[in-house]
Amino acid sequence: MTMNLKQLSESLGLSPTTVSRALNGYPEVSEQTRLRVMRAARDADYRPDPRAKGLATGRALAIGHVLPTSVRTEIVNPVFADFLSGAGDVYASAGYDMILRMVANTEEEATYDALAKRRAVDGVIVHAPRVDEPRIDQLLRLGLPFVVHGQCQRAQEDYPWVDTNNRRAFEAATERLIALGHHRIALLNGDERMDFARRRRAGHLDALSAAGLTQDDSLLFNAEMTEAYGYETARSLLESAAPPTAFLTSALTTAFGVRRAADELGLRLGEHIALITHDDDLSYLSNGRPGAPVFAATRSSVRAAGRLAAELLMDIIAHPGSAPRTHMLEAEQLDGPSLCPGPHHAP
Amino acid sequence: MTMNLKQLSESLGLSPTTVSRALNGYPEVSEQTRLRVMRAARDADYRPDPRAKGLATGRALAIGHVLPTSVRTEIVNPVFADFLSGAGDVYASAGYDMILRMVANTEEEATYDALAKRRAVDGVIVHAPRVDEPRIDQLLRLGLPFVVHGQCQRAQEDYPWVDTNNRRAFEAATERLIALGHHRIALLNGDERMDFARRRRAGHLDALSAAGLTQDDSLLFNAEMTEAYGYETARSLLESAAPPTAFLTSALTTAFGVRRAADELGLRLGEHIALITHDDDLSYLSNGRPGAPVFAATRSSVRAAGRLAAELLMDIIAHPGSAPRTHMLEAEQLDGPSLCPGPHHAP
DNA sequence: TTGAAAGCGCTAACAG
DNA sequence: CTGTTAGCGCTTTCAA
Repeated sequence: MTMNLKQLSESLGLSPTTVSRALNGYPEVSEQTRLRVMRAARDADYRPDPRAKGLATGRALAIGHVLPTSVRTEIVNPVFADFLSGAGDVYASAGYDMILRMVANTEEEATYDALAKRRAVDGVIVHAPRVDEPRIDQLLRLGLPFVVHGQCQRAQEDYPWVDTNNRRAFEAATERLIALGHHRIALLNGDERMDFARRRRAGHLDALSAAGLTQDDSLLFNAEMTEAYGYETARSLLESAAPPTAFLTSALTTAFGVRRAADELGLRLGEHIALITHDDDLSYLSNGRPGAPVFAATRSSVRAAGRLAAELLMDIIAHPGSAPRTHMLEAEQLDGPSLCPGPHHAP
Repeated sequence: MTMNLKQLSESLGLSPTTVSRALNGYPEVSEQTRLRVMRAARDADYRPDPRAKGLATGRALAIGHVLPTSVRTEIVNPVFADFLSGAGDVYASAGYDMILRMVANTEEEATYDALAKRRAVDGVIVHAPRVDEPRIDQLLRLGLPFVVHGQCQRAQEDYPWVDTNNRRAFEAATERLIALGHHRIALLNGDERMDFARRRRAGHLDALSAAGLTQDDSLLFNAEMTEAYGYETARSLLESAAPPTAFLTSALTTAFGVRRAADELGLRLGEHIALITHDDDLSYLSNGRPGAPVFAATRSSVRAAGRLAAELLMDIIAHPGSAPRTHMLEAEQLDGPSLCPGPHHAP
């Protein structure tokens, strides 16, 4: 039904080899022949069979993303989705496919083994690294090219990664809250088994001590970023004897929970409570007042991270053996609506 | 590096042919031989090369999901993510890969052509069908097996689809609001170029006329489901001369917007305003009161839809030519917290 | 019940 | 610069 290389070459009176070389940009083909071949290929709408190509070359022309059940909730995370979206664009323009595998937690290791063994993919992106991330050693051992979205606790030069500067973003956010007069700031952090959450906490604490503020451990929380987490934590804090005047958190859902708690207690955001989030649609949280900028990993910057990671991976695949490169992206400073004119009437 | 069929067969003293047959369940292999082969394959951790298999059989062992830029925001939609998650499980256990392609709008048609021509996938899932969905005719013409997630305006028996009963869900939700005493209900619908939004509107209007209520066109809205859409619409409605006593909408983000508008006007949900949503984490919206159930396409039911669609597709691939089958899923009726004790003090 | 041989569509030595 | 020859790893006639 569809034209193959042999038929194309016959129609041109050339050998399949020559046509293949012309199409793949080999230098030993005369410019005239190449042009003739390219034209014919375009006219016939010829498309090489990726399987045959893969069989012959050993390459898969595909990048894998493995999602074990434990981080399956990640898939509904807009950060994850935007990252994929950015990476997908790069794959598409490089002629690679993106393959997603949903696996049980117990099968994750075997999946990487299988992907590497059968060369089902040319490389993988590792998502949601934990503090001590075993997949990195596995992938290094397998020799399967990879890029990690996020860092973990090991020498930074050991492996390629792309990350947002979480430490700095939370440090800067805390500095801003302090500058606005807040002394008691609650941190509603993510699950601290994840490395990014550790870094965020570190940034927050750094800013506190730099300002000479004592850190109150009873204001530090970490859990999966649900709405209920934000609501319950904020509610109980706000009703306690020594409530915070500001909340620092990252996910929109959790921020919503904080907002709901404040609403129910008759507090208005921007009057009694301040929020800083790394999400970008800040209008959700404000009372529409103009004011202080917030720091954000916006949707577009997350897409950029996805693009960067994909490009880095393509590069690793094209030039194997080179020293691991890394990319640290600084969170954008957004001039969103004010979330915090400062602590008035702290209850 | 990794064992192939030839090596495996040599180690068994058999021909590749026999080993292939044994592994693929051909009946003409003696049970004894089959057992021996299976054991050896398991011991050696033999895995057939999917590319070679694909080349030889013409099958790809992969299912495609094409995401044109126009529905790229879909990817951050939890419904989309949960659907993929459910489908991915089925693919995995059937030995299929899931391929995601991000393409420009102008390339969508060509992408399906290419996928079909080169048999890069054995089938595709069509997402976010529009009212008049051109992809269906294209895919029928190409002979590429597919399942649509959602319906469109054409004979239901013409093509295979899996959908949630949006019409009935919104009809039931409206019935409930009416039973609670609401007469003026605002519908904040999705983009009505999408078929599901049309069906939701129809269900809503059916319930209104069945109750003998006059429909007020000024209470019918449709747009992309953003928070700002919910906020601005609700805000202006609530400040108008004849405000609604209830809002009916579907996406959490839009519902949040409605909530924010109500908050800013000093209205409390559950006292003056009712919301029904098809999202499942209803605690977001309530004031924590017990009460009326709401109708919902929960995250788990969306995953079930994904599974169903994938199974249907595998079935179509296995038995080509059979009449298109369809699945209508009823939205679950959840006993969530009350969103609407009824219309008091409507301003 | 098993095996030999041909081929899926492409690339990659090796010649010329 | 171009063509010939072998495969890549698997399935599938066709014979035995």
